[in-house]
Amino acid sequence: MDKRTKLMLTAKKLFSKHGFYGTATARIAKEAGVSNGILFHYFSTKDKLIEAMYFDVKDRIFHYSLGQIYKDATLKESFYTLWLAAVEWNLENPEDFDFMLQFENSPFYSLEIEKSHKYVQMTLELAEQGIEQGEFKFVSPLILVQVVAGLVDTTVKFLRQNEELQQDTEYKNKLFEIVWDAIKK
Amino acid sequence: MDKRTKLMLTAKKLFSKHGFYGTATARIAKEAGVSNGILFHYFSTKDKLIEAMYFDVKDRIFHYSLGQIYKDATLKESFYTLWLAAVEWNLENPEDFDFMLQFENSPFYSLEIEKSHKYVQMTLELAEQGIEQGEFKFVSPLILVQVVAGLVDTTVKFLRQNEELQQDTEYKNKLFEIVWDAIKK
DNA sequence: TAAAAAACCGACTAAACAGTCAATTTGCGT
DNA sequence: ACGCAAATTGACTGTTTAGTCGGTTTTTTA
Repeated sequence: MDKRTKLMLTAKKLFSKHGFYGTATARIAKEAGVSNGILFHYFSTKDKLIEAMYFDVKDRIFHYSLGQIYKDATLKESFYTLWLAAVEWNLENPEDFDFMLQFENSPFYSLEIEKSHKYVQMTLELAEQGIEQGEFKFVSPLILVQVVAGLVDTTVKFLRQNEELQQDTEYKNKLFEIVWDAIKK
Repeated sequence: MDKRTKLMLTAKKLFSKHGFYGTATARIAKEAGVSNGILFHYFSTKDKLIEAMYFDVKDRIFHYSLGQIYKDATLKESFYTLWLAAVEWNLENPEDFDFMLQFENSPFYSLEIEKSHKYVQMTLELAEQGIEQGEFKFVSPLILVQVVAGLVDTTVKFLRQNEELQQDTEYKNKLFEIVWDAIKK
């Protein structure tokens, strides 16, 4: 594995456990088994490292979740697939999840950063489609996207505290009804 | 104003703008117009200061929001009042809101901390009531509470980006329908 | 009003920190 | 096998940090 990747993996582990500023760059390098200097060769500052990691994490979850949607699915099926994929991906990647939440709720984060992400547009289009078809509430598509994203986070946090429900498909279907009822007309 | 309060107000301002570790204790003291030493007289460590502030912020928003509920209100009315009060309080206290989100998504936070908060029980009881009356979805009362809390956050973030909607009562009613539909059977 | 306690000060310190840099190794095209 | 650029090292630095402490002022108590 190349050192850039090693650094990002180690940083993710440490950031998610100890927070951004609770984690020294020297410690990241040490635990990654590389020299101190190489970190700043790949990432000119600590903040740049954090931002690069955020884009990487977001890229992977969006790519995975949107990839799960199949053609000719109804809107409800598409949203179910999207929601479930995101929930399960986050459950399987708790460090990514914690890192993401920390970043998005820190002063690092801004709407500009979010909008610069190529996949955001695709989810917005799904929401617009639902509104046009009269299937979703007649509100801003942006709030619908944010509601679904927020409910993914809520669901993941809940299922983490209740591990026995993580394999319970029936219960997860009930949880999806929360999401669907929230956005449907 | 006593110096303890001055410190907490200044800390809140700085933490919400620059993050926990982007804010030095010396800077808090300086901008609060008090000595460096007095900060550690009231809060033995920086972490203790952060935790004390979190309890304070939570106390005030819960006290305010739960206080808005009137007797003999229907369950829907109660939830509407609670949701609206929380949304408006957060819009009027953006520093509190940012601080809270940062804390709750940082490694400082744990469920134990949350459960130690006296008001949490009251919201859980409201949820249980709704489930027993058959008006809410038959899921864990905890997830219902977390869904409502999460949707408060989502709504506040959305209304901050769309200031023109903040006074639009009709639009806010539509946003509440999202919350209500999410939890109702 | 005296003594005890609590609030308060700000200079100080030891540790930790992000980022630098001159020197060395590695890999790759020719 | 040569030359060059990119990767890599780790010791180093100037600054910043949380937290301490001896001493002073203010408030409370009896």
